[in-house]
Amino acid sequence: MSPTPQERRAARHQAGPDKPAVRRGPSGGRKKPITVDAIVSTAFAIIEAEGYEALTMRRLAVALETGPSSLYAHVVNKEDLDELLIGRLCAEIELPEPDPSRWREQLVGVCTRLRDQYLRYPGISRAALAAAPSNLDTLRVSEGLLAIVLAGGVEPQVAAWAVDSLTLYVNAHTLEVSVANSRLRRADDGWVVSRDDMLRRFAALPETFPHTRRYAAQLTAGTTADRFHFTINLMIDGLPRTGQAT
Amino acid sequence: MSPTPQERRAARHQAGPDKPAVRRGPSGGRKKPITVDAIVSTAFAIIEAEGYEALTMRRLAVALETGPSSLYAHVVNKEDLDELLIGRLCAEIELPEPDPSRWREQLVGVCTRLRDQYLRYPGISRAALAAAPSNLDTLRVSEGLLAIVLAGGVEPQVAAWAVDSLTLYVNAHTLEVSVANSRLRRADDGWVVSRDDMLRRFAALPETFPHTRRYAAQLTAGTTADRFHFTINLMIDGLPRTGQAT
DNA sequence: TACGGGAGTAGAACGGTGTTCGTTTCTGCT
DNA sequence: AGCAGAAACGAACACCGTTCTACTCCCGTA
Repeated sequence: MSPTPQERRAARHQAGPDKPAVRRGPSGGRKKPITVDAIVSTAFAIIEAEGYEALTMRRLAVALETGPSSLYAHVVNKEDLDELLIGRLCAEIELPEPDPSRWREQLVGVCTRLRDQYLRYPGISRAALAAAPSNLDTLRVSEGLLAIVLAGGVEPQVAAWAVDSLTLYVNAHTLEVSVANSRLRRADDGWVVSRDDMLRRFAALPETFPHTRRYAAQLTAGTTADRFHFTINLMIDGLPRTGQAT
Repeated sequence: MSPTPQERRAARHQAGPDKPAVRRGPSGGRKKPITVDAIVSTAFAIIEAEGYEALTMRRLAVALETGPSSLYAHVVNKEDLDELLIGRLCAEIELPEPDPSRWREQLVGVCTRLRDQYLRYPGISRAALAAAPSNLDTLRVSEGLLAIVLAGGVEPQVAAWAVDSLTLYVNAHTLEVSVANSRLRRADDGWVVSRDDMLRRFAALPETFPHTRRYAAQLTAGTTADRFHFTINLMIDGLPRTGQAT
């Protein structure tokens, strides 16, 4: 029996490398045979150019010069494709060797790399949030983060939960940024865009919003990167450490 | 000129109460006239019973015993409906009078109420994440949170960003829980369900995952509520305070 | 009192989505 | 050479959000 996409998907959550899948079928006539790798690559190209919203099975099929049904020989469904995407995305994250004296910056570094990868492919966080946490590639990143936090002298239980919280926040942050960017891109309505608009809007609020009016400057201050690092450091600084590291 | 849905939507981001919209048209023959309020109410009923994924314009129209097009006289589009939903959801959140001596528990309390509201309507966080932050009802909750944090003696700039981080985390957390629940509900594949399954799976990991294997117990420990309070407290405890409050 | 305009309702349809069915086409092996 | 079987594909299904257009009924005005 041949490896159906279903079996391949199940295997992706287990151990063991997947065999290179010998080529068969009428692919010799094609310029480029349809493989899972080719599907994922062109999917990434579409997302990078037009955003995750533009990634449909039909659009993907057109890019591969075939019909939509041809994809389902390699991919179970779109949810499976999403999983493949975030899998490859996580696979490209390089993890440092944990250094107890530099665990904070190492942690921030990995989170930042993760964020950059997510932002490079706008909207893909949506797929990441829906993905199962048992994927081997995502698990690899979690393992790396866990190693760093543990090296920092954080109690295992706290470290385990903290890693989850951090990754969840990175996902949510990138999703919010992507959504905001896409809303900004299609400036359909007279929507809020610039910081001045935001400030003026806050200032025009009724007196039921005293603090929002008073601190409008602070509420609208900072770039998304500033807010990202603020929150990441907020969570890291809150970690109680039993160990010796700085 | 009459208030079209577009105007009503724009007004929702400004000040001033909306007029009760006198009834006209052939609605006298209907048992229940179609109003924005009725639409939102039945939408919530659908979400509560079948989840946000089941909320479609057609499904909503059927529940209201009408056609899909009839809804568009009261709602601009589905995005607008989403905004109305999270608006009402936030409107039902009661905010305490800030008490500097109890600001931590007040903060946790509001976040927990917010979480409970989100979880009551599974998947609605997806709409909340996409919603514009300038909605008056969501702004009201932010104002309340900001007041509490400021009362706790936190520097305005830190408080402003912290409120954003907290609300974003609540959204992300509830979305993750909802997704996990729905995946658990439709146990299609041999998917991970129980904690024992998770433990066994982690134990079966290759030696490339030493920490994940070693601390599988910690990684799978705790309920979602435990993890929620852990992260919320993590962020709150990280807040540097200049003031005098506890 | 008669009437016309307009708001509310609704059916049908358009373009799009993910997915499946049945068939065709080609390959590697016997 | 012939065949089993895998890959590719065109057409179709069910569903989505949304729009077009016609219709119905109320109300203010003449």
